[in-house]
Amino acid sequence: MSGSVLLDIYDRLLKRFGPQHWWPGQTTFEIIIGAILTQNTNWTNVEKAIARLKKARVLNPAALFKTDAAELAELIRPAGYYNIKAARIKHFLDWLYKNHQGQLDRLNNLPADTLRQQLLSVKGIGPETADSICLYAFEKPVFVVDAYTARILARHRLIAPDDGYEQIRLAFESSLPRDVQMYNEYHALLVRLGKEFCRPNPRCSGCPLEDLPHETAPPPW
DNA sequence: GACCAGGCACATC
DNA sequence: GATGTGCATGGT
Repeated sequence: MSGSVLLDIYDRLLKRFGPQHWWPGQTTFEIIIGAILTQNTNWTNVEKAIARLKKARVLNPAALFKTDAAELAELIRPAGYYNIKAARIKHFLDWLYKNHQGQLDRLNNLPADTLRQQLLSVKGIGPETADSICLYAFEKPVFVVDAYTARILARHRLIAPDDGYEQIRLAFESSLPRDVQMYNEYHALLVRLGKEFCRPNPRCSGCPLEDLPHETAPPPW
């Protein structure tokens, strides 16, 4: 794919929606936990769960490491899938303490590729969650692909319908400058666009990409 | 009441 | 290797 079309789309989205100020979290650890909690989940539900963790004063590695899974599950209940997500957070913390003495700083010192591979080895952290942590928690130049990204690009025939996560990620990383701030903003803008116009049942009227070639057919994309 | 949400692991074919 | 399913709350 030529990079110019991806740059054109980025310019349109930024002009239309403005900066999105992602990630909506204050600390590295909060961003990591948010990345796990938001798996297939509306962000407003994640906010409720984060607020409960803060109120319980456990939104830090040492405190959560000591919190048992059942108690953690109850705290994050509003985010949905709470039993699974509690286990995933526990897997991450077990890994962090076993391999990095519980120090997030040590992760920050790893090269992006190494950090990504290590995160992917944690059960419950898949490609999107790993990349979100790399980009938004540790400011590594890794492009985050999510369901909206794939749907938007497929609808505009910029990727094949059966392209996988890695293919889509590399499409962005190979044709855009390796720029953390741009990757940050671009992904956030694609989510914004997706929420407003590119749900499974699209509402193309008024979409900033409406004049580009696109499918209007319903699912799968 | 139906649809949808900033995925992932696992079973089955 | 592709495809299907469970996980769950809460907003529109």
